[in-house]
Amino acid sequence: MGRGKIEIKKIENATNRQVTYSKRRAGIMKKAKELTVLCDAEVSLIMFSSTNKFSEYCSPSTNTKAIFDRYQNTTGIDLWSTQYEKMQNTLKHLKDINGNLRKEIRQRMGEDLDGLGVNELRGLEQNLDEAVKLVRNRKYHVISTQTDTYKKKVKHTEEAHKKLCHEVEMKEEQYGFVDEDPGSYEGHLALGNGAAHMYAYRLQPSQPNLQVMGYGIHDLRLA
Amino acid sequence: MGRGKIEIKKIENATNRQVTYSKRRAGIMKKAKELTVLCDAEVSLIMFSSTNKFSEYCSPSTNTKAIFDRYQNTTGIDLWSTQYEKMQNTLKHLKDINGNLRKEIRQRMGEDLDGLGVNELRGLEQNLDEAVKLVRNRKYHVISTQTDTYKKKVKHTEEAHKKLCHEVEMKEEQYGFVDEDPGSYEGHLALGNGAAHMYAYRLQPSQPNLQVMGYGIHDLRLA
DNA sequence: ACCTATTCATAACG
DNA sequence: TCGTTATGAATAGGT
Repeated sequence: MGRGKIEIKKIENATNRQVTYSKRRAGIMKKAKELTVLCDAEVSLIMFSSTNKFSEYCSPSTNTKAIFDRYQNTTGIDLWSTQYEKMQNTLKHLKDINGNLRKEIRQRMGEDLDGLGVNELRGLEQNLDEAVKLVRNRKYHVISTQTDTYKKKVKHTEEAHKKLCHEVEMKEEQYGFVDEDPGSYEGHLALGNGAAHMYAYRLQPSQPNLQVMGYGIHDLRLA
Repeated sequence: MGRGKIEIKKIENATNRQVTYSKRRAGIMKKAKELTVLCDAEVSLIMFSSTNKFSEYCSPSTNTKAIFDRYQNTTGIDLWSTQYEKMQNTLKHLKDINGNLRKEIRQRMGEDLDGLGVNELRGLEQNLDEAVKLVRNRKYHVISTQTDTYKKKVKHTEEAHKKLCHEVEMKEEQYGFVDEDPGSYEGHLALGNGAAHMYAYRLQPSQPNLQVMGYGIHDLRLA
């Protein structure tokens, strides 16, 4: 469609080739636009000239990335899609594991026991019994450690108190001064005995560890 | 370029639109091929019809993925990493949740308690205590249900036995036949009492539920 | 860039 | 979907 018919083979003259590229690029883009409008199609057209000049057309209703994603879904080809499916599988596997872990936790809380037989229930019971013992021992250990710590604090405070009393006595002897309010130091001793509040536990809610331990707040929708 | 000039706007007649799509698709593909050959260009052309039919052309010297890679390098637009990173994040999140769930289970088994304070330990202890009670109750319930079932079986078997004995007596009276081995029916009764084996539990290993409940076999490398 | 002779693509129809 | 054909569009080559 020009002054003469041309053979479809590479145009050797570089200038000529560039001119033809420009003209035909415009032509094919127009065609792409027309196809988009006339036939309500989605089109992606990407071109690199022999001089590596880049041009593209993409239907206005979409974008190149969307076309690319759709291309992948449709063809199923290429490396990324493989990666993608692999990750999807891993994801699904993790979610499954997650569900199982949650179920185990629920069962360890005494819920969701309907599917278990006698042997399983007995095993779980024994396991929980062991766990209670371990937790209780640990608790006593922590409590006694804390108690020791507070005892030491009390001791230090008492010593400081005595030292202070002694200094005051020295001052009194030195200057003949008499303290009008000897009871004011009692506050220190009361504070030194602070470990007592550790035993004043409030009653826990029905599933206290979910809050106390920081679990139970994970986004359940993800798993 | 046809029997009449047409306006460039969506063809409302669906059949007509499909026909035009087919023809023009062939046309634009031919143009793309010619551009590729004449001008030594690299071209990627992807089309989806309004009926979602997919077609593509790609210069023979390359492939669609390479074109997209080049597209990304040239434009700087990232076609896949958004999706990829999103999935990576989801994966990481799931793994974290997984780790937390596992930790909670370990703590519910009396392990990994070092990070817990007295209040947390006390909460966990109470929770486990409750759980043991629930599991124990459930166990007793299952056992008693099973026992009832076996009792009924025993009853049925005994009745069948009596009936059989009665029939044998009738035959004996009728034909004067004497049974040489009256103890041979005891086997049925022994089987009917089969519920007894339910109580003969073997000792559980230190973490029996991992095997009995089907947990603990998840691929730990994933989480 | 523009022009135009010429070839090509395709709308309408069977 | 396929073939035909009149017609408008695209463009090769020249300026």
